[in-house]
Amino acid sequence: MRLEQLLTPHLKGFFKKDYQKEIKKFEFQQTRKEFKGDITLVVFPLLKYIKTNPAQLAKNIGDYLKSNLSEIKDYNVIKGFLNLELQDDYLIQVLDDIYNDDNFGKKAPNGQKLMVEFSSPNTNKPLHLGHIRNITLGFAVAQIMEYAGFEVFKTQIINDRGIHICKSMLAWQKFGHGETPESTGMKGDHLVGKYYVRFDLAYKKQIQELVDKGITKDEAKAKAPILKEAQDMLKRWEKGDEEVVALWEKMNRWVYKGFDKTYKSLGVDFDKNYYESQTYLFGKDTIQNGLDKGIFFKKPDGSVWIDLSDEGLDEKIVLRADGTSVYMTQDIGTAIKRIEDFGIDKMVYTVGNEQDYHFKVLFLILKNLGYDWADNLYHLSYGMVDLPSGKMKSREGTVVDADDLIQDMALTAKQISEEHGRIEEYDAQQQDYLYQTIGLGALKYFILKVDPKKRIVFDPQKSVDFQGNTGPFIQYTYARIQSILRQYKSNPNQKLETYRLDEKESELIKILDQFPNLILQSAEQYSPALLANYTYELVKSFNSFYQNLSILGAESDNQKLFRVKLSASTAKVIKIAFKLLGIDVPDKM
RNA sequence: GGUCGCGUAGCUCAGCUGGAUAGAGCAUCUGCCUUCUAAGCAGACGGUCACAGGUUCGAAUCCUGUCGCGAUCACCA
Repeated sequence: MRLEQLLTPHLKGFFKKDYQKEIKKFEFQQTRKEFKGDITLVVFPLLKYIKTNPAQLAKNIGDYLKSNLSEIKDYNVIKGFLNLELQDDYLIQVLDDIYNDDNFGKKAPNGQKLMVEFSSPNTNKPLHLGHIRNITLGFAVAQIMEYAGFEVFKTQIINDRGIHICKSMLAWQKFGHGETPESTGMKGDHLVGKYYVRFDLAYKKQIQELVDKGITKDEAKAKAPILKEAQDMLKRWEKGDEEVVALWEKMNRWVYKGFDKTYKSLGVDFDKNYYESQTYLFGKDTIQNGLDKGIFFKKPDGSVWIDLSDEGLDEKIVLRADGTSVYMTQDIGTAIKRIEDFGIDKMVYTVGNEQDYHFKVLFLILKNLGYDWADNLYHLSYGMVDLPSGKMKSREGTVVDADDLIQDMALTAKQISEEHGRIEEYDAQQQDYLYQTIGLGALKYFILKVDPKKRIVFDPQKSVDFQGNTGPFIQYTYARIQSILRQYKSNPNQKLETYRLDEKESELIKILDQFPNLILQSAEQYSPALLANYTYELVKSFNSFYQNLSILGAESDNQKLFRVKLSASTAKVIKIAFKLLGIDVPDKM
C-alpha cells in the first residue's frame, strides 16, 4: 500500500515528462521469490501508451526511479517486469509507522450508514450449522464494513409467526404434559424443536393411516387432521385469539432465551431485531400505491402481480387473492421501514443462495417503485453447508446442531491443549474460556476462509482441523508472540537505528504493509475470506521468520528492538484481523 | 426446459479487476525441540486448472459452446 503510494506519483511524473502521457494507474505485484527485489512494476500494460520494447522501457523507468528516489536501492529487469529493490531504511520506517499506528488499516468515517442483516431464524427449532455460516459471515462483514468507514447497524428478522411455529405449539399442547425448559432442564429452543419433530411424527402417522384407507398420498397430506388443527391454530392466531397468542408468546420466549445463549456463545450481537409478527403486514400500502401507479396489476381473482418479463424474469405475485401478504409483500415493507427507521444508505442481506431469485426480484420491485436506494441493496449470497452425504435433513436427523457443534469444538480444543500442557497455571475458568476461544476460532475460521458463494462440505467425523490454514494455528502464533513480548524487558518504544534487514524480515514488513489494502478489498467484495487468507499468509511468513532467526537472542540491542517491534506489529495485525472476523485471540495456549 | 452459481493436486481450499515456472493445508515420506511456545519450521512427492473453441504479445482468470454438480423458476418462507 505504502510502497505503491510512494512510487505512483513518480511514475506519473516520469511518463508526463519523458512521454507527455497521463497514466492513471500502474500495475504492481509482489516480486516473485526467485528474483531480486521488493516490488515489481508490470510494464506490459504501458505498451498501450508507448510503443516500444518492454525491456527497454523498464530499464528507462528503473534508471529514472533509482536516480530520483532515495528509497530505491537498485533495480533489475526481466522481460517486461521491473523489479525494484528498496533501501532497508525505508522499510524500517514503514514498520515503525505500522508499529506506532494503533488503528492500522482503519478508514476514516465515510458518513454512510449501512445495515447488515444476518441470522434471521425461524422460531420453531434451534439453530444449526447453516445458521452458523450465516451468522459468522454476516457478523464479519458488518465488522469489516465498520472498519472500512461505515456506520453499521446489525439486524435480524425473526420469523416468529406462521404454520411452523403453530405445529410446535399444537404438538406441545397435545403431547407436552406442560413441560417447560425449567422442568426438563432443556434449552428453550431445543424444547420447542422437540415438539416440532413430535408434530411431524404424528402427522406422518396420520398420513399413513389415511393411505391405508385407500386415499392417495397427496390427498392424505392435505387432509391429515393434525395439519388441519395447526392451520386452524394459525387462523386463530391471526384473529388474535387470546389463548393461542398467550401460548405463542410463551413458547417464543423460550426460544429467544435459547437463541440468546447461542448468540452469546458465538460472540455476536444485534443492534435491532425485527419480528415478522410485526412486519408481515408492512408493504400492503405500498402494493396499493404500486397498483395506482400501474407498476403492479390485478388478476381477475384479485391477486396482485408484477410483470418482470422485460427484465428476463417471470410474473411474480406480491399479494394473495384473499388480500394477505406473501413473503415478498413483507420484504418490500420491511425494507422501506428500515430506511425510515435508521436513515440508512445501504443494506446487506446475508441470505443463502437458494434465495438469489427472490432478492433479484425484490430489488427490482423496489427500483420500479421509484426508490433510488434500491441500487444500494446487496444480497450477500452464500453457498449451503452440506454433509458428505448431501444436504442436512431435519427429518432424517442429520442436522448438525449449533450448540452441540460449538461444544464439540471446545472439547477437541481441550484435548489438544491438554496434550501440550502449556497452560497448567490457568484456573478452571480461564481454561474453559481458552477452550471456547480455540474451538470457536477453529469453527469460524473454517467457515470464513472459504469464498462465501461456494458450497461448504462439512464432515462431522473429521470435523475441523487445528493445524495448517486454521484458526488455532493463527491464534497459536499470536500467543507465541505474546510470550516473547512478556519476556522482553526493555522499552519497545525506542527509536530504531539503521540496520541491514534479513530477507525474512523485509518480507514480513511488506506483507504487513498490504493490510490496509486488504481491508478495502474485503469491504468492496463483502468477503471475509480475503482477510482470513491474508492473515494466514502473514502468519506463515512470521513463523518462518520466528523459526529461522532469534528474536530475543538477537546480536545487538537494536536488532532485538527491531525484531520485537516486527513481532508486536504482526500480533497487532493478527488481533485486528481476527477481531473483524469475530474471533478472539488468546495470550497463551 | 429457462435462469443463476460452482468445477484448480488423492482430500479441503487460495489464486479469477488477464502477466514471470499455477500456490497452501491435510494425507504420505525425510530432517529439526540442552536456544524466544514443535498447534511450529525446512524439504520431498503430488496438476491435461472439467472439456472444446475464440479474443490477446500473454488465459486458471475474459467470451462462446459442451459435460458434470447444486440452486431456483409456488397464492411456502
